[in-house]
Amino acid sequence: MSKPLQKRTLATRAKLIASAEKIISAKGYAAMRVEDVVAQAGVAKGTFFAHFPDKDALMDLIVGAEMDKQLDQVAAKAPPQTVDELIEHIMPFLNFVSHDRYTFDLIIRHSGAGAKEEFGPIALTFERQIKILTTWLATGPFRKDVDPQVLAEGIQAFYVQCMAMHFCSINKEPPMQIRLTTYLKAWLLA
Amino acid sequence: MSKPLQKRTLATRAKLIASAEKIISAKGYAAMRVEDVVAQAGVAKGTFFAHFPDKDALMDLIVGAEMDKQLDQVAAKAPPQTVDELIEHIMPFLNFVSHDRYTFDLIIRHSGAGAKEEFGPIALTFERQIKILTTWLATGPFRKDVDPQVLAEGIQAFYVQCMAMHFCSINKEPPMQIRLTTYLKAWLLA
Amino acid sequence: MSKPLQKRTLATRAKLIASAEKIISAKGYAAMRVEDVVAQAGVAKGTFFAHFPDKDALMDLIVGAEMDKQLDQVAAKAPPQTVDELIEHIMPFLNFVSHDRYTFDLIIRHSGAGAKEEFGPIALTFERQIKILTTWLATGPFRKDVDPQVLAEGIQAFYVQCMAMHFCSINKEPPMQIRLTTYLKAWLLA
Amino acid sequence: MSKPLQKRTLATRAKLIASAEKIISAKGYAAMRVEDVVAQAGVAKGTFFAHFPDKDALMDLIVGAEMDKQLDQVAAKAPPQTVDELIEHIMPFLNFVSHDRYTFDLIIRHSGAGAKEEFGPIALTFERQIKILTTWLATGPFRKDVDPQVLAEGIQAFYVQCMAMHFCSINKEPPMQIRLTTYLKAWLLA
DNA sequence: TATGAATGAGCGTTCATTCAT
DNA sequence: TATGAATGAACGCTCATTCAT
Repeated sequence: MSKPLQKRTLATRAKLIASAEKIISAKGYAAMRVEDVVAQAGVAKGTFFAHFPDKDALMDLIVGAEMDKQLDQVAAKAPPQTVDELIEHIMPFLNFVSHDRYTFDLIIRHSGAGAKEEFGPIALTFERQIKILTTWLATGPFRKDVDPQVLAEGIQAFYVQCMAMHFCSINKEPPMQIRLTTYLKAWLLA
Repeated sequence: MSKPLQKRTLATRAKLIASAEKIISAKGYAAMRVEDVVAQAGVAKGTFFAHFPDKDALMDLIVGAEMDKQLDQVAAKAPPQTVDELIEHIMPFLNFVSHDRYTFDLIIRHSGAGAKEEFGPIALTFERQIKILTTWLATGPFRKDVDPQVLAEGIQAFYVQCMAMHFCSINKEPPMQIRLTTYLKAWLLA
Repeated sequence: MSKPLQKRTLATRAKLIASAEKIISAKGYAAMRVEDVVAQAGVAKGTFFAHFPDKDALMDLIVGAEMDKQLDQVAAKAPPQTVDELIEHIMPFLNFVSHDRYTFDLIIRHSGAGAKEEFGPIALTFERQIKILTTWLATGPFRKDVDPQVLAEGIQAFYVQCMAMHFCSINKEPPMQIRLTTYLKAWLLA
Repeated sequence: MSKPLQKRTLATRAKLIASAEKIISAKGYAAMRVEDVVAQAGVAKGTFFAHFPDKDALMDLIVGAEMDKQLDQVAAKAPPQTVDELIEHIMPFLNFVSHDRYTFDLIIRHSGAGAKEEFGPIALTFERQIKILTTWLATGPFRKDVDPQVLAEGIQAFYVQCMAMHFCSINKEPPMQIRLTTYLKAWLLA
């Protein structure tokens, strides 16, 4: 099938990812530069691009993995029976997504709104979000006059909006969770 | 106030804006370069940066003005009596906002979610959008169980989401208008 | 003859000088910018250039005044009877001249090596240095086979050299005073 | 050591230097602009700064090389037997150093009095000057009561002083060579 | 696969000085 | 005298990406 990946290849790739993660945890996502990653990994710049089509692909990978970890927590919870509970369930995930302006922008760009042909790791988590939410909405005490998937997509639209406002110095109030509660009660309980 | 702006200052500023607009209408937003603007305006580069903190500030101004012009059209329409009519009313505005990836990104960045302390012209149009929609929603045959401003903000969340998906090569279908209709019927008629 | 200077003129000039000195004592010579000086003085930029042909002229004035103050101390001392004593006498002056790379460069540029037609305050202190040294050399126990003025000019050449090396990270050793002693003993006692 | 420089690197570097030299010989040192150098060399601007930390570093290199060429001529001469002969020997070198205000300033700045940590090419020629002069002074009929290296450093101090005065509109007389003769006779024959 | 020099194209900066009012 | 907007002319930088070896 795809490729019989060799040991050295995988090792280099792993080294690059590990180096990037090390730099990110030290200096934050926005400060990750290819230059530093390859220096840390002890390989040449060109090697980076032999493993990843571009820098974004690596960021997509790393951030997507982290988002997936967060979604594992979300998926493990019992289906919520109220809007408040629903929000409670997803807040840790939302907090990760919005913990940092750079990450937020990156995630939005890869959320399905990307120019890319392929669905990357982040885009896949957005599908996964929809799936999880759809299941919850289909089985829980929420409005039934609308396709649960549409409802789920709406939740996404609302929390993206809330996160965007969260980054606006003038719109910090009310806090994200309160604002989201207002929206989702109107959206899910109509 | 800040400064009693003098005639020459205003003239130079106007020349810069006019030059930028001329270049934009000839080559598009993304192709506007500071170098060309000052050449066209016949002023020194230093003058540009005496008037605008950076290139983005001028883009904000010009795009914001254009959005305002579009909103003038929107505001002039009679309050819509159906969701379809509402969407019909705002489509020209949405089409401008999403006519171009560069512009869309710019607008999102300045929509209030910017890192800037000050509300710029684009951010102001986002407030104006809410005001117009709020009026419509308050007077039209839409759900009354929710604060009209919250409804208006929800519309914004939905159309931003739709526009973002519009730029995604994989999510081009269904077209923006259809998708938006689905969302807004569920949101406004509940 | 020159000009019947008016009160306001003098006041503005004094304000500018005082502002510059304030800024210099707060941030150092190198950090003095015309912009800040006029802001501090509460006048417009153009006013500065109505009082001083250029920024350098003000620096020349201020630094020259300080050098003159130092030379007053030097001139007050009894004529030295040894090279060591001579150096001892002039060290405070040399320390001022070399306390700062910017000042040193400025002084060298105005020391008579300037492109200017007029002798400014700094250049005048160089003449004064020569005069003081010449008197000392003519009356003290120093070589008599060479015109005392030439000896004095030589001293200047040597201490400029010593100061220059003082600013060189690699030539910091031996310290200025020791190096100068070596030179001057060879120069003055031959 | 630092890097095993590759052929292409060296070729590009050589191209940049050659281009700069071409421009300098056509328009003079002061007229050398980075923009023109890279255009002439057919490389990108970024490449320039990958090879030289700044424009000054390239000037240092080129001027230093020229000074070295001049010193080759000086070193090739037979040790002088008189002060006049000594001055005769070094005049071509001094003429190069002082042929141009821009170059003179540059050389002084790099003569070892620079803020830089590293000795650049120009600073190295200053060391070489001392070596050549020291040899001459040790073997020729010059005063023996002073370390020849100290004598050599003194010569440097004197000719720098003479060159500086040469650039002073008021101190053009007597000409550099005469003035230097006065100093050096007193310095070397005591 | 790996290398790393080269690319690119424009941005923002600098700030003493000028000049029309 | 005073004003302050405008000037100028190049510098240094950015840094993900490409490509010949």
